[in-house]
Amino acid sequence: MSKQIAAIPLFEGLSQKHYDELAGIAVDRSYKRGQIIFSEGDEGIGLYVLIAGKVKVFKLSPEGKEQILHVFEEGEPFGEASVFAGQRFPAHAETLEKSRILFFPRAAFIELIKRDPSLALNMLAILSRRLRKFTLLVEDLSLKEVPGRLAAYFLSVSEQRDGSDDLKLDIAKNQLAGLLGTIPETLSRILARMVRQGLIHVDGSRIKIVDRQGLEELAQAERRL
Amino acid sequence: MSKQIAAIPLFEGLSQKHYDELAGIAVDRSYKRGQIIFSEGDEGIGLYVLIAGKVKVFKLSPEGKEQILHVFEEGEPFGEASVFAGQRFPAHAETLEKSRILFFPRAAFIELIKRDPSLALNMLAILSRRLRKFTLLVEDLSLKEVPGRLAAYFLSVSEQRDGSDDLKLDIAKNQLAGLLGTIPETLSRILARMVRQGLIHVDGSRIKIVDRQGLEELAQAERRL
DNA sequence: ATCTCCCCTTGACCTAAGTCAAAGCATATT
DNA sequence: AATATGCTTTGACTTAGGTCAAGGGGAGAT
Repeated sequence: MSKQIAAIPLFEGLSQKHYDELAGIAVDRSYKRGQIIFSEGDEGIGLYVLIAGKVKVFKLSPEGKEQILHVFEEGEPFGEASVFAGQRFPAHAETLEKSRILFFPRAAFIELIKRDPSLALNMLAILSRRLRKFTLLVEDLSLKEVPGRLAAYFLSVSEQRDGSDDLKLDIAKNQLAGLLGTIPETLSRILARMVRQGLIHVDGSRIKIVDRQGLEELAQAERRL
Repeated sequence: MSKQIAAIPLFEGLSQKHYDELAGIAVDRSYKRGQIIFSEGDEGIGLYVLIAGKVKVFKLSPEGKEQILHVFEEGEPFGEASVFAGQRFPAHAETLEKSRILFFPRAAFIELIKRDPSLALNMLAILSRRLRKFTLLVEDLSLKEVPGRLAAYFLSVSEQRDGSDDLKLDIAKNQLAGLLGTIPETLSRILARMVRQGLIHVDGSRIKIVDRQGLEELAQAERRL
């Protein structure tokens, strides 16, 4: 297991001794698609690291509308906040596909941080980046309309793929709606509109960026579609 | 200056030696109301701690609409994220009133964290709590309507004041609008509506909670006002 | 091959909340 | 005291996007 652990960015730069320690305290769990990992309000008893698969962390309104806060991919830790603040989970976590997850109990993990400053700094960097992502999400929700959010999403996915114009959505469109703070119907309409305007081309979950500059303008300001 | 430093929660539990070191690297700055501390896109060269006054951190849309991410009060650190993630500031910071701020340059601060695990853990706890706050903000923006956000705001202020029903807003209403992701006109209308419904009583910046349960229902779900 | 369960799309409708404009207040400054 | 500047409220109007309802397709299961 210590091999998987060494591959996790959070643990980069640690000594072999610490890898072994981590391997000693880690609990290895497997989940199939659609399983709940934790729910809002649960006690935060440790840190999770996703080894394989995909996990969404989300809020639910009483009416059932879902706002996804983050979709985690391989190698990413989650549930950290409640480890350090000693609070309950502020959101739900559920697998989007078959996943494998390592769980590190709180106390042992904190001990390790106390002893290894590079682990502390890694953790600080990760939390900082996450904070920054949330900042962007808040900006999107508050200052952009749905087309702008969608355009921004496409551009950011494209960037992750080294600027390719051919994108494959790795989450279903109804999940994407939840990530953008809207509902599937609206997303569907806006996709159709973007196609009509010649901004993108859509074929199922394949998206092709046709007019990158148009998308950029849309993502940037409140320009009308 | 080491006296002020000892009073900062972030530095709780440090040794006298570390207080002195911090005092050694800190830069003491004074600002009057309305001054920019940093702008979005600036290089994050250090950590700020607010000693006195009030600072808002906010995003601006191209049209000039403002979304406040956080209003910082005495003793709170800000601008930390860019210290650890080595990124630019994702938002603007401006004083809401005359303020005094200590600035800790990045490198020296990181050195100190490496040497003192309790500082690292304090920092982790603060970032975690901030992350949690952002989670609530996202939830509000995405899953609640403005009346619900406002009700939630009143309840949270009341909680901070040990559950008192008599609140004094410590920010102007137009700022509050920015914090709730809306505009002053809308806020004004909703306040009037809440008064009409007998939920609260308003006198300038004094708010009196009349029907706490009504506010709680409003804050909770999407109930109609 | 057909069934079935989702996922996705489209249409008609409605409402929360933003825009624009104007006027009333309050606080601080000279 | 007078003036200016920024905060707050109200009114009339517009619109993004949510709700409800009804179909259409694709992938795995039997």
